[in-house]
Amino acid sequence: MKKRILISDIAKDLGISVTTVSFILNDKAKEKRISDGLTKRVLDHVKKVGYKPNQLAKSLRTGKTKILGLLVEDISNPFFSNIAKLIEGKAYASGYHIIYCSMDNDETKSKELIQMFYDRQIDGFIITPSEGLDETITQLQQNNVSLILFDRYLANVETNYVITDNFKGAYDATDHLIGQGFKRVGFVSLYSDQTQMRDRLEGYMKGIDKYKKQAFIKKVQQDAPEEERVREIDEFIEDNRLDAVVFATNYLAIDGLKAVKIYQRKLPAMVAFDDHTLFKLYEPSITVVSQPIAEIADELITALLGQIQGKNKKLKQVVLPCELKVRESSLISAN
Amino acid sequence: MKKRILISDIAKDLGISVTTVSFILNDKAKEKRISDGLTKRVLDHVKKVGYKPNQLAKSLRTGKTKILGLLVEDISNPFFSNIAKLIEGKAYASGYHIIYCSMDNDETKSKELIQMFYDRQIDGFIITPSEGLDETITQLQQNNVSLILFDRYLANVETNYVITDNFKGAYDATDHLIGQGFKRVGFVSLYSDQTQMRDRLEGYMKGIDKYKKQAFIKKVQQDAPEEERVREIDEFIEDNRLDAVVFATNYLAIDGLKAVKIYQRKLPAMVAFDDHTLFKLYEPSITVVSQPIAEIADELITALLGQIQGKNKKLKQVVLPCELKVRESSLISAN
DNA sequence: ATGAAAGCGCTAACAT
DNA sequence: ATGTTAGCGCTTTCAT
Repeated sequence: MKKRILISDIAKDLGISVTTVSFILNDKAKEKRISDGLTKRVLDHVKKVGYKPNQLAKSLRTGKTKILGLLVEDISNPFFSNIAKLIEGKAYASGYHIIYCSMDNDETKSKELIQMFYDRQIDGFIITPSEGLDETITQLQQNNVSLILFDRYLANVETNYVITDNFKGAYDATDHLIGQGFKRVGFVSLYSDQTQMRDRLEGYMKGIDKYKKQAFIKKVQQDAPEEERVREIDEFIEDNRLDAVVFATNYLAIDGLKAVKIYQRKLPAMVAFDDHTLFKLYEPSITVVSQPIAEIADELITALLGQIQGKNKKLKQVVLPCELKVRESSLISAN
Repeated sequence: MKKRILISDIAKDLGISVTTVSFILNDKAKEKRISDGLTKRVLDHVKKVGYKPNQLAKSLRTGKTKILGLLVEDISNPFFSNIAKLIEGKAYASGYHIIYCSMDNDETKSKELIQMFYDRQIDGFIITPSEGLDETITQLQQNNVSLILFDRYLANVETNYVITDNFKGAYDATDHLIGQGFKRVGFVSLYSDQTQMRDRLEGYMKGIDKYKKQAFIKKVQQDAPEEERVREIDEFIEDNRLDAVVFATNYLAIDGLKAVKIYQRKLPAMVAFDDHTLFKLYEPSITVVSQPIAEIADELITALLGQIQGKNKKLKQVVLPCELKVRESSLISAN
């Protein structure tokens, strides 16, 4: 970490021009037919003196920053922080850095953040879009920005995305519960038109319809105070005498568990979406529809880097399977 | 998001020089005694055409990137992801972006990551240092890099840091347990010489000594397979017939709960360090020593930005209080 | 096969 | 009070 060495220092040390050094450093030695001997000498010297090109200068010149933007709903939700950690690792391995933020499903904040990241000239975006972003995302695409969505997508904009089969996940959960013999199976979701929420609701409906059961659907306001959300969920379960509930997200399920604790209820049978440490250790352990985090991260980075490097021209729209992890909370014997 | 506008376009549009525009844009209008009228005209025009300075060019020129590096132990640990979210918010509010990574308490990885971030010329570092980083951190300081540590510090390097009173937190936890009447109170920690671990152990010892009790101390290897850690913790509790345990981190406590589940044990009385959704909802709810996340984030950003802007010259070493949140798991009546 | 030099967009010293 | 211009460190065209 001594005084910064410049490419011109390297050139001077070796008595050659900066051009040659630059070519060699950018893997153009072969192409420019620079002798192997010289190439090796330069590379050795660069390593010896620890020369590191100034990324800023490089970026200014090339227009590439080697920075990716990760814009998630909420980095403090373990589902997203776990994915973030995986993405980060893969990005670093490819020489990319990640700048990130939480958009909190807030349209205005989301737009501002996307604009900020765009102004930073990041090389690519990984986004969990909140609603109302159709135009913003379209504009990014028109400006030839590499981007990929995940967790949800925009129904009216053709983009790359990686999602999971939310419909089947919710269907499986519902089918599993009713198949066990539960009679009154409810569904707790959000006021949200996001695709993952819509698909989960539809999956639940299909499960309900398969058995010709009545649907019980409760939506809560994501930004309502916790106390209120918890109370509403409790009322929903009690008023309808539900014996089983499918929760559309992990934090809704957590709200449900809070309701049980606060109002001292008997826990209904339940399935949550997205795994969580809590669900594994809760007594009874909570059955979940688990999304394949590692595969999601993998597909995202692979697709985005491919796009940045101009490889995959065609749309990449990946739907990964969810897995129903049956634990104790959904078994009728345990009730 | 149209074709990029340059500062020279603004100058041309208004028939003035780029210098004047640059001065005005960098709040030097007053200092350079540029007329209010012109200043306003420029600002209005800039806003109207949506001109945004190219950060790269600006950074190359000034050497400032307006990027902060957040290097935590593990972004998927809710303690860190919650702090990360708060820091992120505050940083954006001041025009800074955050790039982050998880160092996983791995010395080699930590050094590489710090070097990568340094090469990126970020304006400041926020770091939870793993062991063996004394020299690396010292070098950063010698290179006049702004930095602040948190969660732990380096005993042999004088740096800014924000930590909590781990000693008192562990002491309070131990005192609370023994004060309730528990007889055999153990402590589960890591093989680690990090300051927060050392302080927590000492706090436990002081609590034990106060009552002239025997200490039971178990350290586990952080990178051991989960199964092994869980088994060791179980053996520790069983072999020593402990009726209460203080866990030095949230994930150790989670391992403890896993042990209870897997080996079907009666839960001993317990206190965990750092709060977690699980601890609030577990049955019984788990008593924790909680660190003031919002204050930590606040102090970190304030101190770091102050340092970057050349304000606080002297060392900023903040010790925040922990809070013992007594819940059910540590009450003797509940046992 | 290698070198000279322009230029990425901005800031700020210097000139007026 | 405002303009001219060098230069931040790199890549790449053009010339040899």
